[in-house]
Amino acid sequence: MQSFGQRLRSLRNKLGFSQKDLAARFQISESAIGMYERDQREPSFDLLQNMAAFFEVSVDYLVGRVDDPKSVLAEDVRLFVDSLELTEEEILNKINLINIDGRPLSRDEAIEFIAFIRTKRAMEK
Amino acid sequence: MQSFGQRLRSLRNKLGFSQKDLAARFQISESAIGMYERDQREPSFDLLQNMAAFFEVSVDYLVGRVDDPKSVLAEDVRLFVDSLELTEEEILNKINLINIDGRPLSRDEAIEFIAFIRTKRAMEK
DNA sequence: ACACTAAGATACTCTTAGCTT
DNA sequence: AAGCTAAGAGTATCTTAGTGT
Repeated sequence: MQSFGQRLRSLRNKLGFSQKDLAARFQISESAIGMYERDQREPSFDLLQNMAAFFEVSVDYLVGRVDDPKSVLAEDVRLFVDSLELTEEEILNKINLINIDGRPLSRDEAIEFIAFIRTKRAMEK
Repeated sequence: MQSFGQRLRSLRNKLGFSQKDLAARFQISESAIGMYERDQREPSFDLLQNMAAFFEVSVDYLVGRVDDPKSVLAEDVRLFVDSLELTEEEILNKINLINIDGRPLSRDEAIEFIAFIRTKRAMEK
């Protein structure tokens, strides 16, 4: 599991940015960036969130709470999938987030999926 | 969109904890909790992550970056669902994260889900 | 160029104690 | 009891300037 500083440095290098470049982007000194990367300082929540937005990662990833940029917290996933069951309104709001074979899952497909699992389980009894 | 302080207060009240209770849990003063809740102070990243773990929420939610406790970042969800398509090994690793009707989705059910959607789409053509 | 270090000034955070409701 | 406020001590952070690679 990496630290905030390691994550920041890695994300910065991935963009080919110098500490100076990043400092200019966030309107702070180069030294501050270096301090963050060596885990000698921690930025404000506001700057933390700006960084997450800039690098397009979650704050959980940025602070080193999850290891893989492509992984998500188990709790988050559970809550998301649970939310699919609640109301059609909520499904409509979230449905465009899911892809299978690179194609978004439609509203109807999500509803059918849940029905499919429920039917399967009922038959098993 | 709520602030960190508002999130903290709401999560604490949901557990029926007093500021004193929470202070004892995190080994800090009651006053510090109050300061956080009024957005007059920000805790260290370490404490922030401890809080997220204790309340079982993401740091993104705790700092007010996402609005609904049941929602997650679109990017995270997309990446998660995409990962379901790759290999059976990955499915096995992630499958226990999903619940429907409070019951975990089995490995077979996940495979069937993907096949189900693919079959449906193939028939539509 | 780039990154790190030093040092002073500034600003923030923490606790204790007292106050309010 | 519960939460808020004040104030001082302690600590962290920020920038500039200088050093090293």
